[in-house]
Amino acid sequence: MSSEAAGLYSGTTSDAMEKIVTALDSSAAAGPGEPESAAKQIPPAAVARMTLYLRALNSLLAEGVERVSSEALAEASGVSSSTLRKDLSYVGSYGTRGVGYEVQYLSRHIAAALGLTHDWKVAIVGAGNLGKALARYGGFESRGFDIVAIFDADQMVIGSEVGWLRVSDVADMESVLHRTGANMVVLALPATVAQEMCDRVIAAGIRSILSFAPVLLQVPPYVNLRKVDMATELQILAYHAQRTQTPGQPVRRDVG
Amino acid sequence: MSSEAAGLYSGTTSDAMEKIVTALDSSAAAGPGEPESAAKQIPPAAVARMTLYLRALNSLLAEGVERVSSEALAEASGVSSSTLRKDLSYVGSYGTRGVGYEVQYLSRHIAAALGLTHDWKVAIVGAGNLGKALARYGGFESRGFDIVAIFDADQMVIGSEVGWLRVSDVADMESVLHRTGANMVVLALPATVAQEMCDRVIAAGIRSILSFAPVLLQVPPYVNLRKVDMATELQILAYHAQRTQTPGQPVRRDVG
DNA sequence: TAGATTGTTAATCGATTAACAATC
DNA sequence: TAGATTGTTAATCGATTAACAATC
Repeated sequence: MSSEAAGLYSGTTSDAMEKIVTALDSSAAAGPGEPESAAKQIPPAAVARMTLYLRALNSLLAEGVERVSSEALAEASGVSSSTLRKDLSYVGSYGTRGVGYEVQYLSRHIAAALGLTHDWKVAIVGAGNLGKALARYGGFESRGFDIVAIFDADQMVIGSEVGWLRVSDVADMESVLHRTGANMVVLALPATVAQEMCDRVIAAGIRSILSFAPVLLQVPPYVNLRKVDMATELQILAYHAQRTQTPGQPVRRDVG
Repeated sequence: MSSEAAGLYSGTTSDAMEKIVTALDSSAAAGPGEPESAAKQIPPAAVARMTLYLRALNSLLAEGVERVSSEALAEASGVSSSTLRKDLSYVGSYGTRGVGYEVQYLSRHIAAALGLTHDWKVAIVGAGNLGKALARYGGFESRGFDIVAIFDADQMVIGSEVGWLRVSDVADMESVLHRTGANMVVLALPATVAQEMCDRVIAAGIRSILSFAPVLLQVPPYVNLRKVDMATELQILAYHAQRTQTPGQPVRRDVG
């Protein structure tokens, strides 16, 4: 996260949620004096891996595969089968012992656990190179994220076409967010204006933000914020590269 | 992500490196029978945070601040002072008890630990929207990453200008990588061709790769691979959003 | 010397792995 | 029933936090 991966996630995990008790559940299994069952919370590292399982399952589905073992799915996702089974246990028991998992059935349950059963409406703030690239990126639509608006402050850019959309004036941001029903925002902005726009977006009612701005954003605890910083990724790579490559070493041509 | 927390880092950490012994160091401190000092390895989560410290320090430097305490630097980086001091202890003792850290001095030592004392030469494979956005992104140059080439397979795109560069034909990739001295590659490609290009880049001698392709890449253990997947980030965000927002709930207009 | 702050240790917390009983 | 594979437990491993001795 950070990893975080290295995750650099700084969102909220409501402790209050942990304490919600499902009174009906607790009667049978729990012995006297034992804590009662609480609303499950999936560990952050497991949530990140769920997206890998989902991607692998959807590939299998596209290939027409109907069943898969934890061993095979783990391999396709790049994790150990032990980790996979442990992760799946956080969302429920959707496999059959001695048999494996039904691909479509498991895929649906993971999607449900991640909150991907309905489409999310995403607005992009910033129509520079990155904002445009994101707006045109096909990977979002196919995974349940609809880009519903893109904003910029530059009069030369406002009104121009980006993919299926027209760039809106950031001055109208609040009304456009409201009209389009956006419930997530991607910040593709320079560091200098990121905090200001972040504040406005939150004031407009948005509670989930993905930021590409290379700056530490301050958000209230009830806002979910994730950050992606491409220069940071290269710096982390540099650290590992340094340990395996002699710093000045030029590219070696392999024979082959 | 990361930690990777949710870090999805799947690179290599050479165990052999751990065993390199600095014979001279060990005589004084280590008692008889104790293991001798080995080449330090910074934990992944700490490496990711180092980039935050570096960013914060460079901001302070720009403001003309000369000294900073662990408490203040931690706050500016969004971590606890305990974590900060622990992290810094992995790279050395660059503070003064009772006083704090000299900003420039600490910044230089962290940069050195991350392998950022020389510029890295980065080639981008794929001149689509994302590749172009990355090539024009100012954040790289300012942090010691020189973009030295950008490739595409589309004859309509080859030869066109992107930032300071001209798009090269991916057919000439090996010779251009060699000529420009590139030692890192960013893959900005569709999933379908990513593995193939990844293989070619590795065969050409590249050992450090940052991939934006939404697919699990297979690389040999001596290659450092990091992945950034923007749709994955939104999916993780969706999970947290689901826990705090009622799924279908529209944006609420706050009074203010 | 007294106050401040680092660097490090020990305790806590969480994540991963290995192993296996449950069960199809 | 025998073989296969899940779901879960316990053990290991690593990361974070709190506390404080060292020392400026």
